[in-house]
Amino acid sequence: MDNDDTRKRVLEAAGRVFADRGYESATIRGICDLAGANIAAVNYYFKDKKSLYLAACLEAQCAREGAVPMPEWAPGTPAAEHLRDFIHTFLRRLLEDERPAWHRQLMLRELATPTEASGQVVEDYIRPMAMVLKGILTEMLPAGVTEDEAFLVGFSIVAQCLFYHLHEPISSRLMGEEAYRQLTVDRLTDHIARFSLAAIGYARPLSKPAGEMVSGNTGDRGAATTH
Amino acid sequence: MDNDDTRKRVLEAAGRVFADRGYESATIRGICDLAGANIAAVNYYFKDKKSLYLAACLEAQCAREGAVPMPEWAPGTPAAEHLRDFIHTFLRRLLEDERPAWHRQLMLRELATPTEASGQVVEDYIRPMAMVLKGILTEMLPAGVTEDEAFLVGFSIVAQCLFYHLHEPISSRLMGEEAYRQLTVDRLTDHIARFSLAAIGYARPLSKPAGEMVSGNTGDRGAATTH
DNA sequence: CTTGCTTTCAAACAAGCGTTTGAATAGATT
DNA sequence: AATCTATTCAAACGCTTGTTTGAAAGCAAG
Repeated sequence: MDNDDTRKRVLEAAGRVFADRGYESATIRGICDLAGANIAAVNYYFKDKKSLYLAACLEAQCAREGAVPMPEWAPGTPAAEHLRDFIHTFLRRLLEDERPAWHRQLMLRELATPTEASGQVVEDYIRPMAMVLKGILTEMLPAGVTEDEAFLVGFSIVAQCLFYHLHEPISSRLMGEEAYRQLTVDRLTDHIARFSLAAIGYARPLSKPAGEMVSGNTGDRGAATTH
Repeated sequence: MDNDDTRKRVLEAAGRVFADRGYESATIRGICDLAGANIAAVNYYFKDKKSLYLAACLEAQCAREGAVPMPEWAPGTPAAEHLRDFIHTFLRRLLEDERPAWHRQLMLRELATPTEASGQVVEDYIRPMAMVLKGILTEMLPAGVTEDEAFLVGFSIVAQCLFYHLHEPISSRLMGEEAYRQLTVDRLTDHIARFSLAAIGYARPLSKPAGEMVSGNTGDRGAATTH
């Protein structure tokens, strides 16, 4: 029963500790304490501290891939809905509290302060999402828009989503912790989707009175925030 | 001549090293090596490693405050111009390469992974900016908008600016380093200002043909990106 | 029971860390 | 010149780090 169980326990503990203390501050003794294993277990099952870290990153990545999948859209669904669903999925991946919360933490820490493992995280996790978003945007933006401009629009959308994870301590302090706690994923999705759709002409701007709405330049009606 | 010169040199070196290695990874020996000072200088002029870090943060903050000041607007300038100037100023503070680049790095590192010093950074540096932005937005957004919604709009704007500093490694990898290098502060200002102004109804949406522009709900004409 | 293999464990290792010390040095004051 | 004070320096302190070791423990097969 304790066969390769310690290996798993150490890997799990390593993920947790690395996630909330960073590579440098995390100690092997702390990890093994949390895992209930001997210090030498790290050398026995993994080779190094570094190898253990890479293994934890890989584990997090694999486990996270299928957790919150991108939705499959039926042909004919309006592009604005694609964008809204993308935002919703992205926010869930970033913020939603699921069982091993350290998966998400560890990956995002890799993105904020890149180490050796970040290259793989970008290629396997980030780039696929970027491609989906790019597909959605090229469908929505007019034909004359250059690729660089499309990237900027994509960055603007992604940046809004990332903000709420990365700057939680600051923004909650600014806004007030009480109000900040009430920012659910759904509410944030509503806001970011409407803000972004309005920016590219698929929803009514935030300050525009209800009557003056102008439709987008594709076939579908510029739905506001309703899903 | 070498009077309190070593103090300055150590403080400067500390800022640099802390900025690009973080608090934990930075070593006093490394800092003093860079400063050309003895190890004991840290204990002599500052007390601790921690006190040295706080001193470096304070130094960075003070030096940065007057470096890129907020513009003073003549009464009567349209609110959209205020917002554009705010974005421009914020981007300059974040991205512009000035002499001691570590000032900016150190402060932003504090925001990404807060330590004890982050509280002061927020209060002295972030909150004033937030108040300026809030003032601009309450002027632009309709009266019915709640305070929370105004915060969300502010976050959306700030998030776009922060993105380009924090995620430079990832986004440059995604977009291609060549194209990324050509994203000047002015170009980013144009994009973010137009995106955000369109979102709140003060500029033409990105996908809307030129003719269909609708004016905002205040007195001024909804100027697009021109400054 | 003995053998062989895998896994655990306490102990120690060298290296690096932040910190302290006490003497050496320099400069100004008397 | 002598005294005092401020500053520098090499050396060491105690501690924690990652890593290694060799023995002990468990366990299946002969």
